[in-house]
Amino acid sequence: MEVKESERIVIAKPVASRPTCSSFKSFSELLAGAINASPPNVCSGNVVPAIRPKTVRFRPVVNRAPYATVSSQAERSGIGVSISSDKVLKSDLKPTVVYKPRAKLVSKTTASLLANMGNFSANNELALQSMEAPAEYAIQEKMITQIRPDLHQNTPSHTETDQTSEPSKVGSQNMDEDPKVLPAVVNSDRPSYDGYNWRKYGQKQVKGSEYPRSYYKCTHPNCPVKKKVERSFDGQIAEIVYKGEHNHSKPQPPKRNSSQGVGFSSDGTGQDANNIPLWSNNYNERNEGSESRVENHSEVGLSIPLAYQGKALLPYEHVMTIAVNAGGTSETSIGLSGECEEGSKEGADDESRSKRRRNENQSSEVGTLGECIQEPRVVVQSSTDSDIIGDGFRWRKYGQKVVKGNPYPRSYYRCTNIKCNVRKHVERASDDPRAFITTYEGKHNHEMPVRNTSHAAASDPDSNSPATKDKR
DNA sequence: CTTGTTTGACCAGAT
DNA sequence: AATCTGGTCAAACAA
Repeated sequence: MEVKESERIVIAKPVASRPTCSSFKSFSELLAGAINASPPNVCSGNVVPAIRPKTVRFRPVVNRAPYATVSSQAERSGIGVSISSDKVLKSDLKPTVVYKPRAKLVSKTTASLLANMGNFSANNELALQSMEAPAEYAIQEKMITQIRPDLHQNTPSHTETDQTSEPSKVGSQNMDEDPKVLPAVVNSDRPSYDGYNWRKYGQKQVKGSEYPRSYYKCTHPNCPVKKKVERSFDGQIAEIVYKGEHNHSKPQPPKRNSSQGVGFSSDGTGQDANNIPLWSNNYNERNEGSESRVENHSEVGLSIPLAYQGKALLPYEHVMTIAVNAGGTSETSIGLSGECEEGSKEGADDESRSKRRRNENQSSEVGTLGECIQEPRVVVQSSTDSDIIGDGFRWRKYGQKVVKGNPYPRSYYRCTNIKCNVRKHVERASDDPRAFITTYEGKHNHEMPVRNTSHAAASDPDSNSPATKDKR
């Protein structure tokens, strides 16, 4: 293709610019590192709020509309506005993008090898893998989930190639630790962990998109639902768009968790079994139909990663969304999800499938979803919320109210920092009480408090508030 | 043999 | 009308 030089430059492949942890390295290097067993997590751990990936998807539009959508619940105040400059830049760039390098896929075998090589990035994976979750925040018809590779930062491990190879393995690790997590996925192997089974029927490099887009159809007979998934180099899902409505219920997950019932914490959630990744599930259900779209700008710096580091977190992985404050100091965030995969291997499915799928996670959309909403940020957490979401700031509850449309009361919190006017409200998703939706208003004008552990939580009577959670 | 992925080709709508 | 682009098909493959 011909790309003009100038353009290229502009475009600057995002990849390069990824914000990374200090130790950003080349793919090969990373790989090597992985092999050595050094998980890059660290980076994530550091998570600096500041991380703002420059790389971004150049998606048109993404801006506001989508967000809005997402945040529908939240009233938007003027908040978030603080879109980071980055975004702006990005948007500017988009148009220019002409050249999309297309990574060549590596054969599966190769991929697998890589994957095996050390589980590299297993850790990362965690972070990375999120599930796709279609979130349905609003009831909007479309939701797109966008995940930014950046978040993962390093996980270069998967490059596009990943598509094929992917992390499956990685995921497995997690799984090992917490099978529950997987639950959500039930079919984890499948492209999506949204609880449904999907069959890939096409893949294409779409113009304007940095990543190849994969097309999936719900395998349920007569089900018209389709979804498009775009993955980043890292193999993370950059965007997921659902279309149509499922005319059937989610396939049963073989869940192993079933017995567990609630504990989401580790188990991930029973129901979730479906998907659960937090919000995703909820969303899915609602939206299943129509298209949904959620985007995430990844610019967000996720702080979350930290959390993931600990196993404990795993359970939470579900947290998918990430909000970013725009300018806010810390952005916050959250988490990504975890993955799930394998754990359950779908009992239901054939073995064969399972086998394949394992590898294939590739497609699984598991990636993380981060969702950043500029305006009011909405963060959905999985049930465990309290722990789950640690946005790093301290909050004081100042009210609670039942809002129309949701049987669960919404709790209002204010940042305890004196000068800070940031507020947030947290409520359980009507669909899934275990999932919490947090909407932030305003931007912190101070640094994230150093965490002393506990207190935050203490301050929040409701464990609901994710805020309390910190990074771990 | 079965099931699902890969991928180039084709089709249709948009520009 | 020509071209572009996204979405889908379907043969070839892989597991």
